[in-house]
Amino acid sequence: MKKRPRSSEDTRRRLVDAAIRLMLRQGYASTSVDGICEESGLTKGAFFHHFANKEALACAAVAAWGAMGSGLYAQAWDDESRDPLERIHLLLEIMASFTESPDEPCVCIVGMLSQELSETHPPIRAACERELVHWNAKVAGLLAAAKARHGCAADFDPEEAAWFLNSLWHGSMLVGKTCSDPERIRANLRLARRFVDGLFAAPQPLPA
Amino acid sequence: MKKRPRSSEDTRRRLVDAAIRLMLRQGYASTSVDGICEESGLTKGAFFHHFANKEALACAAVAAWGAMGSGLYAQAWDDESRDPLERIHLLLEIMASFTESPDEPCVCIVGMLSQELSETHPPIRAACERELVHWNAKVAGLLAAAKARHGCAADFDPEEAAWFLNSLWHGSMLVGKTCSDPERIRANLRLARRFVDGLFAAPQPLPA
Amino acid sequence: MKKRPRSSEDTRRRLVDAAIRLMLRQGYASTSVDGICEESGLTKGAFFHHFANKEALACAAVAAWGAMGSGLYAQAWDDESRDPLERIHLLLEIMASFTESPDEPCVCIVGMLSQELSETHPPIRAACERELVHWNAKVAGLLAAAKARHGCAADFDPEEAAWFLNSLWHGSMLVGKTCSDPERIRANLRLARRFVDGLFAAPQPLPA
Amino acid sequence: MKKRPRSSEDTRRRLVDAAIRLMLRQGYASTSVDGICEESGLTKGAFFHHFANKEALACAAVAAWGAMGSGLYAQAWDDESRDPLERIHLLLEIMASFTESPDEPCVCIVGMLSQELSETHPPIRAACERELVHWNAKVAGLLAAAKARHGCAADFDPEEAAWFLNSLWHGSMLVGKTCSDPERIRANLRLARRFVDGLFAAPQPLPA
DNA sequence: ACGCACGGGACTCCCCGTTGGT
DNA sequence: ACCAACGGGGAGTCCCGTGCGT
Repeated sequence: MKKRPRSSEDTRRRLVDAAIRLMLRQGYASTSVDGICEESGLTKGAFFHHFANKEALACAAVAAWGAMGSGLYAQAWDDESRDPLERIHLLLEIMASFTESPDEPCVCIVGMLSQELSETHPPIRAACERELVHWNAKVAGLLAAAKARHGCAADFDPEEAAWFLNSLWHGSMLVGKTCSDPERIRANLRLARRFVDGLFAAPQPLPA
Repeated sequence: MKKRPRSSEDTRRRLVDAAIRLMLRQGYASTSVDGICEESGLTKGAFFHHFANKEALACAAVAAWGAMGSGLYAQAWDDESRDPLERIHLLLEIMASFTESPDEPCVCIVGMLSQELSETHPPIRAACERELVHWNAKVAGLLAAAKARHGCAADFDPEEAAWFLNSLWHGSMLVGKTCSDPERIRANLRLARRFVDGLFAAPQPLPA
Repeated sequence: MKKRPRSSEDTRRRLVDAAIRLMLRQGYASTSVDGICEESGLTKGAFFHHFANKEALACAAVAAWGAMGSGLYAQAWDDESRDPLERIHLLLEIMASFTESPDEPCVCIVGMLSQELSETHPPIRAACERELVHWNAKVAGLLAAAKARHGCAADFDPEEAAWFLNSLWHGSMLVGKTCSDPERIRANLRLARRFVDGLFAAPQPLPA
Repeated sequence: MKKRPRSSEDTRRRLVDAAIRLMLRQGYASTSVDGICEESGLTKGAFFHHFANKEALACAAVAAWGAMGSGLYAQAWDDESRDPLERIHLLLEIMASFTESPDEPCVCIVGMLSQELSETHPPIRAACERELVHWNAKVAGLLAAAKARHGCAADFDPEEAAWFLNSLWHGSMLVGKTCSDPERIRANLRLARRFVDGLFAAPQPLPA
């Protein structure tokens, strides 16, 4: 905190943030290192000091994105005092809230990068898989807890159901983006709620 | 049309096929025109004779992909003599069959390109949207027919339900690829069948 | 005149005209054969039927330009019934009239192509030289006749003086184009008249 | 600034010099960036580090050419201790001296580039115009001073007369190049001297 | 920790000219 | 006389990564 307050950590984060911003729009291949440096106000010297190459930055971006998501989902994921089914509902609402930003579409770096790079950049694919698996474990936990609490209509595997929601979520963002219509995401999430409620013995009524 | 004219149409198709093959693996930006020419055994002269630019080829590739899909789905979509709900089941089975190819993963050009390019290449985004909309209309038609025939458990909009399945399908391919596990796609499709059956008055039992 | 009125000669001319139009704007190297074909509504097949290559077309364009110029200058050059000095004045007025076209600048294919290609395309340079020499001989003839008729203030070589005017003319078009100001060409032509008049014993007064 | 930095400024200059050399011969469009890099012994990496594109380099080349010219004309332009008419004579002699180089023709980048690019590359046209205007202002200054000192035979506008000489100069180089005859330039300059002298009250006699 | 100059290698696009056929 | 399909070869641009220097 002397005279160089732009600590190493801060620089790293600025590069990651710039990369996320650009890659969400343009994808990985079309996002140049030069562009990231410009967007972040730094130079390539700084870039290659902090990251071995562009691929390493992308991995860091995926991890940072996951950490940020965990923060946003924390209420639903970690508040063990509430009914797990309610927490699933809350989760779906949080997801729906991501579609409300008027200026920029609802997109996810994990979907972007894994779609583009799964077969060519194994480290990035692995980073994306980690995030998917983490999200899935959290949701599977909620589903298992809800199953324990409420019983189920017909038996189901919480993990499989979580993958179902996970896939639906990423597919919804893809469709929402392709059709330039975030409402389609929200409609999907309403049907997802119906799907979830249908899993359990005493389904909740649909929201008005 | 004797021997010399490699018939233009044929050349076009070879370029499109090569592009699909490469872009499914590497995405759009990382697929070079040189690569497409090499893969198709043609030259850049031929390429730029048939397509104004790479973007135009991608649009053509998306359209060709849709046409091919329509062929594969034809049994489920167009055989009006059968029960619409059965045809939906058949549709899901056809989709599941795409995951069986041992060597190459189950992926879709529409998902690849729209994910990567929706915000930067409007013509490609539009081409992808057209395919999504077409698929959706077909499935929505089936759902509406099934609803008319079987009645529904709780009311639902066939179009919305179709978008739900559409999104799930593309998300499933994304997740299947990211986790290198096609089984995840099949599991999702089984749950999709359960979701569909739950929409109607007299749900079919789950397959063994 | 049967059913194919687009005779060979006509096609040639359309190609030459298109080439002139485009090269006046873009120069030689930036004018593509494809562009010429598009501009003329023909195809490359026609092009290479009539011309061995782009260079040959440029030579033809230079010659066509010269022929057109001779037509425009005819009054001043060939009407032997009038005073040669008057005919020089008329020549300068004809030249000035080229600057009046409101939409397109006053430019000359000979200047364009010889400037760009003199050192790299000998046949084109030679074609341009022919046109310059022809123009010069005509003007030198007028100057010699005027000298014979009016006597001269101080002796001068009509050929040299013609080259002076020739150079001034091409330089004026260059400057007029560079400064986007055709008035500069007209001002130069007024001074040229003054220069010419000063050569002879009884100088004409400047025009009002 | 010790040993490694080939000092950026030096590299820039080498690129500019190479560009001038090549463009004087081949024009702009036919001069490739690869060619410039080869001629200068640098790589395209260096090129695009220093210049945004070829156009920017051409602008820099025009400016550098102007600066070089100012140096060569300095004696005539800036030595205020001598008679302005003498300085004009000196100017014409300096210009004539440019034709003496045995190996390469007397050409000017400003004329080359503005001729070829005026209508398609506005920034280059503007750069050329700047140089023309600068040259003209200098010469107009000399003419005005001479007018003040010597009086004039018939009134004239120094600026217009300067444009006359300017145009004649560029046209002379064009003609000299087209006819492969530098003597024609020198002859024009002799007549230009006669023209200039004729403007003033007490004309100098022609040089032997 | 970071900045600048640079190397070398693509990438997209396009261009000139030919060939086989109408 | 004319045309469509194509070959082969760069054009300009830009990008990732390195190395020197502070």
